Amino acid sequence: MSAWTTAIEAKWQAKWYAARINEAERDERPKFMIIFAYPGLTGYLHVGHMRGYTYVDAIARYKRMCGYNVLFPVGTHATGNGAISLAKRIKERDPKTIEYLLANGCPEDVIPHLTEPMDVVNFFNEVYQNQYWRRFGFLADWRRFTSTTNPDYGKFIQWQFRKLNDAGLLIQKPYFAPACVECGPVAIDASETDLSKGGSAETTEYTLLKFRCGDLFLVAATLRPETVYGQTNFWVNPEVEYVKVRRGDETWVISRPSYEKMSYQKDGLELIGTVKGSELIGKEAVAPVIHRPIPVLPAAFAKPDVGTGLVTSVPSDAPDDWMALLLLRENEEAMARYGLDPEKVRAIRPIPIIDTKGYGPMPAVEMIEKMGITDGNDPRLEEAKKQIYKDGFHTGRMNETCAEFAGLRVDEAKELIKKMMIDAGEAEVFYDLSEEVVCRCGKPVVIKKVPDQWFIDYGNPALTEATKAHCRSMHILPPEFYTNVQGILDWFRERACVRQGNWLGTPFPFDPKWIIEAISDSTLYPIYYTISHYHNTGLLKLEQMTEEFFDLVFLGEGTVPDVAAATGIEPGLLRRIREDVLYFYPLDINLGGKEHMTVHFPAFLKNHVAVLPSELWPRGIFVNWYVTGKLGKISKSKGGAEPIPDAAGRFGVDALRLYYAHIAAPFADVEWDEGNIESYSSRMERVMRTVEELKGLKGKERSVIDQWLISRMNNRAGNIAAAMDDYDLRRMANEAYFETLADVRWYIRRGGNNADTAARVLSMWVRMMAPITPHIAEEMWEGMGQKGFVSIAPYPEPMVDEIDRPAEVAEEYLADVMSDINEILRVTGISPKRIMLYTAPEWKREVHSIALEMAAEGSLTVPGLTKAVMSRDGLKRRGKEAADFARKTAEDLMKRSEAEKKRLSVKLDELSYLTGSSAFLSKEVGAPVEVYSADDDSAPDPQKKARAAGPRRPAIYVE
RNA sequence: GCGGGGGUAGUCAAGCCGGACAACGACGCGGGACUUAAGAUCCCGUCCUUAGUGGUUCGUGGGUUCGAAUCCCUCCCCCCGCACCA
Repeated sequence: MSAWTTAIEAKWQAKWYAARINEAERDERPKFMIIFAYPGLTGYLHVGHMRGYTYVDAIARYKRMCGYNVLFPVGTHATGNGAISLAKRIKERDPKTIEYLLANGCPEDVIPHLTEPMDVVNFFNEVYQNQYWRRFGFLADWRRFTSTTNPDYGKFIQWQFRKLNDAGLLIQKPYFAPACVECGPVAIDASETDLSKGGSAETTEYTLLKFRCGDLFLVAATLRPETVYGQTNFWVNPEVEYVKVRRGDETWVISRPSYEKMSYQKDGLELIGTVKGSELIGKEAVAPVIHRPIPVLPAAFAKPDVGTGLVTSVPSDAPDDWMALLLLRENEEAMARYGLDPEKVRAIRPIPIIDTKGYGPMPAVEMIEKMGITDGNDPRLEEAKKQIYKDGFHTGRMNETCAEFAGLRVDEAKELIKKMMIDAGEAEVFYDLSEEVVCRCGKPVVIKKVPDQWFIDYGNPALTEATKAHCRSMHILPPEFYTNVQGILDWFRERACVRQGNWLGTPFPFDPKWIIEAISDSTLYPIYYTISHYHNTGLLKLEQMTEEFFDLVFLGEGTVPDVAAATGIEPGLLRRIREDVLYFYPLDINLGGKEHMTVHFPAFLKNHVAVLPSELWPRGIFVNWYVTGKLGKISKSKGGAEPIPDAAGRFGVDALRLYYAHIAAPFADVEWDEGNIESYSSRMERVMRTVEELKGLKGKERSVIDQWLISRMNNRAGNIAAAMDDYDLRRMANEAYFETLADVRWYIRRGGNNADTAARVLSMWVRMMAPITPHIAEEMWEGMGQKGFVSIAPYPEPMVDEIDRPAEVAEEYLADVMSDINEILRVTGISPKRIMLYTAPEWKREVHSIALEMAAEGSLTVPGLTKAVMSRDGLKRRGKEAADFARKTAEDLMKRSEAEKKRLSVKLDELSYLTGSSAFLSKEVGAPVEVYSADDDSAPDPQKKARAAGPRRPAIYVE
């Protein structure tokens, strides 16, 4: 199988591309443009990535067969440091990296040539196109391929940023970002591409509180600025040597590590001396906001590398503070050592500041008592702190102690109090990382101030509203995302759009020391595909891609003669490009993985709305979920990490494509399991065998079953068309590979043998399959003697007048009867010698049809039906028997759905249908089947079973 | 914390704008046909019970309804995103 599939895959791909059916040129047909969000070039991809890409090709193929002029371009996203870091590791001959490359099929002799970032980019651009996308038979327009580090792409991005600037959406302000002290900006993310340690660290924002103490300022760092009204004392670690730092006119006391970190965030800090913690103890410091002197007391829990190493004490709400106070009170020796007055220490009382549901006025005091904590090193202190903070922050309100903030919710008060203190010069902000982060180079990563960072102002209210309004008219899948995108667009704020440091990408047009970062240069790009081939094929030169050129072709601004004169581009070419843009744009579908929901898609949407006229705004988004490994991420040890070309060779591309399309809804993760692909592979074999059987049918005679199959095929076509309105490939695959196969098998089993029927069905069936399993479909199409590619044949449309409801109902009826016979045989264990069927007597059918009529007009009730039945002489004669049957019929029918009632209303001559099918039934059950009417008094009926016969439910007697 | 998704029979997985549901389908398992045999293939079955009937099911506990896997509420348990990372 696999050798054969590999051969036909190569054969048809070569033919398609030679015939250029994958290339899109403007013509008279309606257009359809679809992309997948291009992948970041970070190395080899795995079989999971092919899921979304395959959806795109299958949808594109379907639309093409439906008569659309389909534009399906592809590209790659090389911006960032993925290629840089990979090249670096290859240069260093990092063993893991080399092993990874070899395992993915990288030729050994190529590796030495992958030591420069752009070599890596160029190499993987080839890998993605040839080993993944062409290997899967994608009908993408390869001429339009682009990559974000290409110079022409850069021209486009620079133009985009000029337009953003024109729209007033570029702003500049200070920003605090993680950076290696050596290498510059780094990204802190779990995959640790830039890091050797600390990928899960978070940036925390401390509020620095300044306490005047003589001519010094003791500077405490807090995460809870709203608690300043509850301050009772100040904590200093007596064992630590703090530093004195000049900050403007002030002299600050902070820990040495915090000074080092702070020096990356605040300008002009100057180290001017040191001071021992123990020297400060016993002094008083004036607390901010409350402006009261509070005593400076010793505490071992103040760590120099957390915050500033100095802590303000709020014992009412901070368990650490209350615990330390309790311990100090008892510690006569320490108080004596630091010359503290025990009376004064013991006089310190927590000050209630927050009313929290479920707590008294002093949660920390309460919590420590309740948990019975008596030791300052008890790990439960941390737990208590978290719990109190969580409850206080979300359910608490500031009490009357808190001046103008009294009554506010804690989460509101926090921001307000912080702002008030900063405005009053009593506080500043300081950022730190929640855990140690180390750069790949081995140096520490700190939060560094970037004074002149550029942002895209996605928070712009007019932009947000316009985008939200437009989204309501878009086709966004899944429906949950259609709803959620509204909230995401609100939440999507200003975003840093450039960075410095070791980074591939396009220089920022207004200041080339900056490089446009990865999210920001991948938002408007689908429109670039409408023109990229003009540069790729040499018709458009790099230097001709000027601002006026883009203004003209994308925005319709300026005139052709002016732009032609300014750029030297042929006026005819300019017009052609402009018309291409207007023809292919807007984008009909942008498909991307679920990771894009809160980052790429909102940026994609807002950039379109910001830069382009409304008629070019996108029409659809499709979000797909992942293929995962057994335990979360796909991995080599757990399976699934096998290279894409290897999987294609082993299972066959079409089996994989069918797997992606059918294994689950696109909006759920699936677990990679080779057994699944094997079963799709054998499904394809069954389909092909059945196709062969159909081709072998030579009969001329038409029977009910022919009508039935044609009717079914048209139903299938209708179902697929309906499914594909929502791009539901799974339903399409279900119809084409499961339902249709079952229908055809039933046809053959029923003795269907008509060459015309077979030919018609085959033609429809193979076309139905072409979008998902195109190679095998082409092979079958050719085998049927068809001319041309099935890939560009018209997709089957349902012919309504060929749908034969009675024929389908009759077959369902027959199948029901068979299943009843089988049930009886199974339950009784009888090996039948003969089987008798008795169809319902005339009078029961009459009752049934009266009931159906009443049901149709909504008047069916048990007494109603009984009355109607009794009003007919012929039925009334039967007395109780008729009344009982009427009751049963009415009860049964009332439980049925509308659709079911309709089905029962379809006329069916049971007796003749069963009689006509008795040979088939006999063959199936392995015993002669005789069919009688219950009205036939001469029929043999040893056990009087005929009495049980009902409409659509013949009585059965097995001998 | 904020925001989002999900829990369906042995496994995977449809259904989820209420009604054809004991619940599509696949895999697994059991039986039969075919075959010298195995495999493949084709049929039948696979919650309990049963001459084709009936009963109990869709994380938990309630509720709405003539009727709920599908709608509402409680609780329990999993998963994902949160920004310079594509």
